[in-house]
Amino acid sequence: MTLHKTSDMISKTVETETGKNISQTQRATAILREMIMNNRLPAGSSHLESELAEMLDMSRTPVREATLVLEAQGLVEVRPRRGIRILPLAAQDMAEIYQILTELEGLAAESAARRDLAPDEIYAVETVLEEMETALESDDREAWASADERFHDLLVNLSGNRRLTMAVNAYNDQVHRARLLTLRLRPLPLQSNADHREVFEAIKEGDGKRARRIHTAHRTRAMKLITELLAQHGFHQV
Amino acid sequence: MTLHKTSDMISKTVETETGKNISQTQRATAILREMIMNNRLPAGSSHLESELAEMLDMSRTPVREATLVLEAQGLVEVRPRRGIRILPLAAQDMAEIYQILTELEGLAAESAARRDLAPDEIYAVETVLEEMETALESDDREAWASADERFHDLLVNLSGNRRLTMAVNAYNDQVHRARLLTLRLRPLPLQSNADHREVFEAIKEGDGKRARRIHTAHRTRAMKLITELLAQHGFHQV
DNA sequence: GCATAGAATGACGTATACATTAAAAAATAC
DNA sequence: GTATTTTTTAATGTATACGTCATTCTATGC
Repeated sequence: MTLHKTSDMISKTVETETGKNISQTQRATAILREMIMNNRLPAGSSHLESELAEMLDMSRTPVREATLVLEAQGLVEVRPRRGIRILPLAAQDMAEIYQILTELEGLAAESAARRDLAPDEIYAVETVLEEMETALESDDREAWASADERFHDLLVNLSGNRRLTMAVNAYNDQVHRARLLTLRLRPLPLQSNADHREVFEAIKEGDGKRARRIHTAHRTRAMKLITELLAQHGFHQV
Repeated sequence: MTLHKTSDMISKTVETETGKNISQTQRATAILREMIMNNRLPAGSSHLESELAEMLDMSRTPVREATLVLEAQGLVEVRPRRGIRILPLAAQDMAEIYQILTELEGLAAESAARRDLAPDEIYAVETVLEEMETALESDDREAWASADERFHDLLVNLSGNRRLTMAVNAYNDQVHRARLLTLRLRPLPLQSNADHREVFEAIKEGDGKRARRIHTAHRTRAMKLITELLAQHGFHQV
């Protein structure tokens, strides 16, 4: 009896831990964010609360809550009676976000260099760097982009500044669409890999200033490239 | 009959002095933020949705929405069934936020220097600088603090980067309590005024690097002062 | 035709109802 | 007395109801 109940409880606990207990609001937030970032909800489009609610098969309440969160994250704009608008990124927006990102990731690189990195942290970054190189060799741009994102994510994590990590992630989410779009348009990012290696070397050596300098240059170059590509290909908004 | 009751309830609809009708959600957000920043809702305290709803004389719905916004802004933490917790700032939090603020305001100063400032922008900053000096002469710390906030606000606005402005404002809101607290503990901020003048001079001259350098030094000094004061006076959390 | 007023529509903001479920309390076993 | 189970409580998450009001449509006057 007791055994039976105990095992019941355990299975229940496991279920809870696996995260089945997610609220509709959280589900709505996650799904909508995903759809925005992958352009399944196109930039510039507007959607009524009731549309989204029907699509997600829930009532308006959790949808409303989700849109508030996404609005705070800069992904949508809530315009009463005109729908929830997926914010498009114009050149100006890209410039604003990249300036901030460059700055914050520069700080992250410098902070990371000031810390003593744990072996597993170093290993994680090395692994991603290798993945990026492998991906480049086999001309697999999707894999490269995925590894690139993980590199930048690891980097800000190394800063040890939780708020910095969250802020950088939020801004990266905002420019995700633009990166996706230019992935096929740009030349193979050979320079990027070299930059990443160099930044990481500087971090391991504890040379914060150098890590920051290289990273800033890296990001600045990437921004220029992306904005030029978007302009060349007539994407005045993404 | 029902109509009568209904119209009574409707008359509760809020109007601001400007005569503009704002939503209950906006009202809740504004009032709660105000109360958090002024310590009328003390850091570390927890409050149930229903408490806040009763206090604000509205239903739980707009309160819930407000707390989501405030959570996204980093002012509270929503812990289901344990209440909405006003986030306290520990030394570590202050360090994280000030690092980010220093960085972002440094970027703002540099960006501002790169722009051509309009006469009214210059005038506005000059006015605030004078206010700060006047306040110092008459030892009016509250007035000084208020002008100081306006100076930093104007500064990021001069950057021309809207997102940067919003981000800096959000972080400043988070450390507002700590600044208030140390206002009476710290020596008269003579150096601050000199720093401000110097930063602004560099901006007017279009010397971005110098503006950034001075501003960064200014913020770094301020952070050190505040954290030391808090530690000295036994505030391990604010 | 054009402009304006009035009516119709329907999206939103808010209150409320209610099921769920975590936390607290009580009861039971050890 | 402590640990475990059961019961109770009540805070939350979500759906729903509904009044309001921005927007759209229609009708009327010119």
